[in-house]
Amino acid sequence: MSLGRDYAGQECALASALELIGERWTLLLVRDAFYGVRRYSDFLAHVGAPRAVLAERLQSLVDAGVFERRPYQDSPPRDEYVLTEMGVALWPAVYTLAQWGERYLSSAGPRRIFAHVTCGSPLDPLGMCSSCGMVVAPADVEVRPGPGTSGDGHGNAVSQALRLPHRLLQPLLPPG
Amino acid sequence: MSLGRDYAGQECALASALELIGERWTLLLVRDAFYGVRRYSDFLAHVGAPRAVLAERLQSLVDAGVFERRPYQDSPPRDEYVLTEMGVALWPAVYTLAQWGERYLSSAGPRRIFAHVTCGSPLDPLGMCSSCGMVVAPADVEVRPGPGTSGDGHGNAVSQALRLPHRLLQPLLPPG
DNA sequence: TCTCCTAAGTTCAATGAATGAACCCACTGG
DNA sequence: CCAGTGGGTTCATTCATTGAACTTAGGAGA
Repeated sequence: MSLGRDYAGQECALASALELIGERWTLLLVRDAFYGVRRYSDFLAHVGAPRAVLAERLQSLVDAGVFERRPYQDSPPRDEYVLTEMGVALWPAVYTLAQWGERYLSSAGPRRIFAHVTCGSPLDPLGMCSSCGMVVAPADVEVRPGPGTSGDGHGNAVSQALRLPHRLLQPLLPPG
Repeated sequence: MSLGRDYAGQECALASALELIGERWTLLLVRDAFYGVRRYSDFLAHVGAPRAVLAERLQSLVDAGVFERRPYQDSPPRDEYVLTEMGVALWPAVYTLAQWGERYLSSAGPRRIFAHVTCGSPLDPLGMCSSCGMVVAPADVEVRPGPGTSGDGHGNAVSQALRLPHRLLQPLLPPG
């Protein structure tokens, strides 16, 4: 508490938010959760954080109510980490920040394309459907790789699964 | 480069963005810049980062093109840090993240209220004017303290000036 | 001229967090 | 019985952050 962890006396909602999700790796975990990643080993493979940091961040996010930890099989007992409503509400922040990165930091065109799944139209930089004109909930968004994808990222199975077009929040792997 | 600074091989716009503005204190500097803070000593007084970190972060942001450093007086020579177009484009990300913090982490009501300056209506959680229905540029947004403001924050002049209603991006102090 | 003041930094020892490799443990399929 | 898998923990090393002290450069007042 005393050093490096909080933004004391800021009286600011942004500072509160950053105390929770502003630490290194944390927002990448949230991003992957939108992409359908749910298991420790999959986060480990795709995000690339050290194991100790990953465990500590997931625990913090569960404690804060951003993730829920729940069993997905009994034997052997295994848990998965799923975004809560509070976590899903981070979508506009995650999306607009990613779009800023695409716009100002990506030289080879967009790396991922987000579209409204019911009409197929791409989302605008604020996350609204460019033809419906409405805000699109993350569950109705489809991601697919864009022209900026060079194809030589991590070679593991999780990264490959993430390169296939799919809906946000849908689990990467079929249950079991 | 090797440790702790980059997110190697992520091939992701969000990771690129976080390499730039995801370090501790950085997004609070951007927030203060929207609020009209421009000078080293004012950032120091309001953000509360150590001097060395503040200098290093401002330099990084200038190098990246988020801030522009420019003189505001000749004698003695003094510079100020102002958001570029690239920096102003962070507004949706900053705003939506702050709104998420207000919604889920602020118990005593909103700490700051944002309104469309031309019609007086408050902004919705995505930054659109609730009566015009249009996206509002930060230069057309007015901030004022909300009911969640406890009043006992930092006692310095910068914090007090920031508690007065004012337009975003307008300098805190009159030039000179 | 001498001295104090302000803005904007730099330097540095101490502290705390991140890293990655190795280890651990419960369970399970062969 | 034994190797493999998922989900961690432990630990020495490296790196970043902190806060206090110091620096630099130009005014402003006496």
